Amino acid sequence: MTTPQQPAGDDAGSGARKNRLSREVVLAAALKLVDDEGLEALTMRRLGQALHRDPMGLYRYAANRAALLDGVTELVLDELAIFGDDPDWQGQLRRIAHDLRLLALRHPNVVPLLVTRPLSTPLGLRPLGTLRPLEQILGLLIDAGFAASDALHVYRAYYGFLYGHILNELQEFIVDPDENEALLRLGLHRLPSKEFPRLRALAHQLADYDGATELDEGITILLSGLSAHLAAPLIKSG
Amino acid sequence: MTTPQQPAGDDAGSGARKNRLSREVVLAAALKLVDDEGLEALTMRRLGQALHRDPMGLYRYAANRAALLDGVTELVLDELAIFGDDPDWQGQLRRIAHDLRLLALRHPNVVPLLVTRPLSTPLGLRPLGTLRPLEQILGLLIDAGFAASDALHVYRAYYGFLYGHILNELQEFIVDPDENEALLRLGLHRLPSKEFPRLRALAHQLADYDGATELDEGITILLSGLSAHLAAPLIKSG
DNA sequence: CCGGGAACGTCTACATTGTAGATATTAGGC
DNA sequence: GCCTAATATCTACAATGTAGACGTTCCCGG
Repeated sequence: MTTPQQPAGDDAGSGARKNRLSREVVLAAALKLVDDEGLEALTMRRLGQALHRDPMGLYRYAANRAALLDGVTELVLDELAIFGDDPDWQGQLRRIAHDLRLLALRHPNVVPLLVTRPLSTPLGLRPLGTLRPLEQILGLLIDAGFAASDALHVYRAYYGFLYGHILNELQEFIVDPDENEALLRLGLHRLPSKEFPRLRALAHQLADYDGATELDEGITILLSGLSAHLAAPLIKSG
Repeated sequence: MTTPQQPAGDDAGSGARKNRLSREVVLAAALKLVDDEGLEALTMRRLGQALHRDPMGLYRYAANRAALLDGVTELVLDELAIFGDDPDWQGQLRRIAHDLRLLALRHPNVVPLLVTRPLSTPLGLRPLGTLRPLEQILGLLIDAGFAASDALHVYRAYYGFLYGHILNELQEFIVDPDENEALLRLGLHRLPSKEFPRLRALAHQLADYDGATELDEGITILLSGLSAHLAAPLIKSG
């Protein structure tokens, strides 16, 4: 076997000199960097250093930094599994919502990319991994009996709410739940009480935010509303 | 001549030489720069040049570039008027939604800031202008009879959906509506038809997206769902 | 009128970034 | 062995944010 792949040792520690590089390896390293140290830590030089390679060599696997960012978002979105053939479309949508939420909590630093990267590329030209969820959910809905254009509307409302919720939750997310309330109170205390009476009064409720149930209730509302307004197939159980 | 800079004569070319600078002026110039040329055009040097000032002088009005970005988002959000004393809370929420949508369309390049900047600052420490809508909408809901904590839930669902919709719409937004369909078709044509049959079939519907009614219907669904689930005061007319 | 202090403005300098382009190194075919 | 093409690395450059030193202007109490 003279293939260039040499699984002598993974890049644990400082060894791992010269394994063959690949796009996947590069993107995985980039994602790790972002997860560990934030978006602005992802520079060509830092990434090259993490891979024990010359920074310039990375341009073979991503045309430029923007393409690298796109690659990272695609990689993260690939973690989301969608089963397009589930007849229980409501249950499926609910599960996907929770999965996406967990994914966002696993990679909070990537969320800005998730929501803003698509803004700079017209829909048809996005990385395929980004479009796959759209296609699969459309399939889910159409198979469930929605007209194609209605499926599009449902998808928009659904994903719109989903992304909005994720942004909301990450805004209120603070790492240490003990420190959370203290920090919040501290921060809120700064607000002039004349101008922000209700916000200050809500400090406690703000402190114990439960994203999962908040999301779930939102989805419930949305689904019931959709069913009513779109004359959808009301498959509730079997 | 003794001093190279003489304020006596107006600068040849672009006027407006030496008016006193202020935070508002700086932020307004920054916003204009972002609106005209995009986010990455907003550098200290470019901004200084737009104001005919030394870039370093700007640090008097914004501690650093991040603070400047925060200032821009605050400035944009200030364009949103909320009347906290309207008894028709549903109508008010609907109007705000449309206003925010129009605001986003007026400043598409600022939207990434709108949705990501709060992620880097804990709630209590944000610029006050950013928190004002929250406070006012809470007031609106509480005055309408919601319990404080329910008001918070409603706010979250509402703003979540709203931000999600804006992101959705801006993604599909292409400047020239004639070019729109062409570009879309072109882009979609690139997609492998085996993998993306429904997306490709929906090209036409994607092309004539109507954000306003899409948003309006979403709000309707949300409000009806909320009313049902939260035992809200069902003030429909007067 | 002045003269001193504070606010404001400008210049230079430096570390870091993305990336073009030249150069070195390696692999495979004869 | 050598020749060509791919691949890896180095050097270089323009642009960025921003610290720190230096000038200039303004105001206010004497």
